[in-house]
Amino acid sequence: MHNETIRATLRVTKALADLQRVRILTMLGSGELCVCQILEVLALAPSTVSKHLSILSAAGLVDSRKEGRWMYYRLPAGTAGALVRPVLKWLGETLKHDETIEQDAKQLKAVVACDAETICRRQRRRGQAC
Amino acid sequence: MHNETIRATLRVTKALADLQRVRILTMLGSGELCVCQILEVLALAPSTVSKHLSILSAAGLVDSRKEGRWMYYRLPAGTAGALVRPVLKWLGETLKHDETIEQDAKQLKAVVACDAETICRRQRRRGQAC
DNA sequence: TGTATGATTCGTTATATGGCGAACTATGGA
DNA sequence: TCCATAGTTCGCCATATAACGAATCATACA
Repeated sequence: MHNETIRATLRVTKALADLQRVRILTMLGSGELCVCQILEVLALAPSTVSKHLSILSAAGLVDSRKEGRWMYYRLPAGTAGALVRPVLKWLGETLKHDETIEQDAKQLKAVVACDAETICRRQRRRGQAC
Repeated sequence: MHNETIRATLRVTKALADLQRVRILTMLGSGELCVCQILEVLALAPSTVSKHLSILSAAGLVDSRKEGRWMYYRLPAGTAGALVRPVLKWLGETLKHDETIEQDAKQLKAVVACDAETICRRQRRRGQAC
């Protein structure tokens, strides 16, 4: 196919051009996450988050793996991520001290901790603390 | 104002999420350009190009200077461009061998050469060669 | 002065995108 | 086998965005 390079590049830049997707990427900076964990922090509809993840995936900005009923997403490692690594690095550096990002990190920490055996989850609906 | 960091970052990523603006940035990689030169290569309406340039400018991805009737745009130098330099570098590296980008570079070369005293310009409308 | 030119701003239109809920798929456990 | 759960896909709607032409602004030159 023609012009694959610029098409691929624009898939990346378009994927980065959204607040929620940037939040997801920076969250993944601290390690692999399950969709439900991302969901908790973003507080969006599952379908919305799933769409964002598919866009990030198509751009090569995340890798995924299925384990039972759960889907885990992570930043791409090795040669697979070589193309986008510089951009992800820049993003991480740039947003290191951002307020929203810091708050996400804080909340994510709580979610990951509580989720030790993935017990809480949807039931938290109104129950709040896990 | 709150959350200026992520707002600024998204201005950058959104600015990069468009083919024409990416083309402009890579063209500027070879040096300062007049709007009319960019116009020649992109082959879009002047108002459209102007809008793209204002978006790039608001994102801090280009600097500009006025000289008589002409506006010159360039990639930001020094500390002003420090924030976005890594991204611009990545973009340049990534697209170095892209077909569209190479074709732009070729055409730009011709435009810059012909434009020695900015003679051609709009008159080329149908006249083709300058 | 007035006029031509380079560029921007404004208003409009068509398309792209983000969000949601409903329906569907796949997996694990009762 | 049936049901609950985790995600995804689909269809819809509201908003954002890219493109254009017309009008405007600013500068050089007659």
